[in-house]
Amino acid sequence: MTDGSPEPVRVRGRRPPQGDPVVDRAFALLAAFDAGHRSLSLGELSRRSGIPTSSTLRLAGRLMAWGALERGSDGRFTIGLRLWEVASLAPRGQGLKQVALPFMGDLEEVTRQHVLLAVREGTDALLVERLSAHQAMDVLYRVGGRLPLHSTGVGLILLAFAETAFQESVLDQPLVHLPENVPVSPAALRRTLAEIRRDGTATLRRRAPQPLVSVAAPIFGADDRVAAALSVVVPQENAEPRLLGPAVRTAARAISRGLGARRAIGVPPA
Amino acid sequence: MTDGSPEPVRVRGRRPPQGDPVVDRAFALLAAFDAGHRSLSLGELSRRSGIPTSSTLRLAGRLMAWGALERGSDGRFTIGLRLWEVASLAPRGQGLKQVALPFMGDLEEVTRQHVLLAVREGTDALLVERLSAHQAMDVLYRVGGRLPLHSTGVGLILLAFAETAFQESVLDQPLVHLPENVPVSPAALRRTLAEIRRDGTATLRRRAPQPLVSVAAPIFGADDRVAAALSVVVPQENAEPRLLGPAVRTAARAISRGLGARRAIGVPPA
DNA sequence: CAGTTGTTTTCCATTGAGCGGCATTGTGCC
DNA sequence: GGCACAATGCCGCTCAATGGAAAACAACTG
Repeated sequence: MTDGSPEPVRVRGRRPPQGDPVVDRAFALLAAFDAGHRSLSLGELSRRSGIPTSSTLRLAGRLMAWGALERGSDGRFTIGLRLWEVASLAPRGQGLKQVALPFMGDLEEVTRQHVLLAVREGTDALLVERLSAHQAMDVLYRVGGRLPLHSTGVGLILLAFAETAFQESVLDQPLVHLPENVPVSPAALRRTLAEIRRDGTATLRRRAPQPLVSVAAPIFGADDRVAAALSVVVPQENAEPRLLGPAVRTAARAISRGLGARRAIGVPPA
Repeated sequence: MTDGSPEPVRVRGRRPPQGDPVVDRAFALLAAFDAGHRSLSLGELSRRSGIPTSSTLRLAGRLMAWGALERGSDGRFTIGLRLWEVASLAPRGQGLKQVALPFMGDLEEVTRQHVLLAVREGTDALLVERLSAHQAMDVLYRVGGRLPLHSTGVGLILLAFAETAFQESVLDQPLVHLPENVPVSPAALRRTLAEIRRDGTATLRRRAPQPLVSVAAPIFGADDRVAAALSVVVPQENAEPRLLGPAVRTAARAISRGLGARRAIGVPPA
């Protein structure tokens, strides 16, 4: 590649004309990790974050000194436990989980299947906790993983009770159900959401990978707005939505009360 | 307080002669949060991190843009869910928990009390997960919280199987049992640790706040070194260490196998 | 409602901390 | 040994980060 373009002179030591702020870069390093890449070599880290190797090394060193990253004997980086420690103080993460867990346990004992707790983060639902009975069917999602809003029980709850402007922005985009890859009709979804708001429960049936029913209900926070969604996921055959709905709603209310909600659970909107 | 010292001239706009690197400051902001301070105002954040208000605001802004911090309608900062999301990728946190949870569940069902999973972080044990049966006695520690190495079951395991140099550094310090505040004899602790290494189980009795017994066992990682400790905590009266020991060790072995340990659990050190 | 006090936000002149290309060293692999 | 690639060490040049001052805002008080 013979240089034909007016390449900016790369003097040794010349500061790059444009570089993201240090803090952003540091967090870009953290963001380079995901479920499929829980450990990265220096080179991988550099490539995935788009930061030159030498800078990556320097920054990663800082992060290691603090404990945000750890480095194994093989030289590979992983997310550090110290980061996990402070992150466990996130009110919408561990804080929520702490309040919800006992009630989720009750629900698990009754249904003997999966119990999910999720909150909205950006345009996804984020799975905060999952309880799965031993004899439960195959697990679906990972704690800390993201779920689509429009094709999961918890997601539908979070979407139905989100601000109108946000709902519209979601409805404006082309949506498909996964994994069947069936397109979602905006009009149908709109009706579904209205229905969910009306009776405070979302029921979602799904055929693949196996026939299942998810029944979800909203959890209200201290500000009386929807803070999270609770759901049970059971195989289609032994589903009894008539029983599951009230059970999930009851547990969700108990959690709401634990979070300090008042108006929202006391007086249902007329 | 009239200024008597030769104060360095503080010219407006003068860059401070000494300031920690940006990255360290950013993480100092995160470190300002703890179990008793899950939400902080700008002023509190500034005071607790030792960073001037204006710099705190600027940095906090960056952290918020990324999602490491969130700010409520009341203007108070909290740890953000995005941070929790990446932190959930920590192999020694969520990763370990994921493998251990089913086996911990078995143990809980048998003992009907508390089951603890902890790893070593610095000079403390860090509680990665806790399962507590409904009828279990009062809870002790918080997930994400720290436990002393020398006066908890899991702590003793982690200490007994740590590198010798680290053990010595701990033994060199004056130690007391909490909450009784009884000093620990280094010689006695040394004997205890040797015993723990010999039979692969730690048994700790404690009188306050209520009589309880903790039985702990080591969990080995893929590198065949002790990666974590597992324990059950039961009230003194219905304690049957003869049964608990094998149960905990069995579960710990199962988890070790799940983590990829070979030598350590296959051939016990002669 | 003006006065007081405390907190949050904006503004900006200054400078050292962060920058990345390059050179060197380390580590397999054939 | 020879090659390819990953990791680390080095260094002079800048502009991003800096914190005090001041303004804006909020909450009480008499």
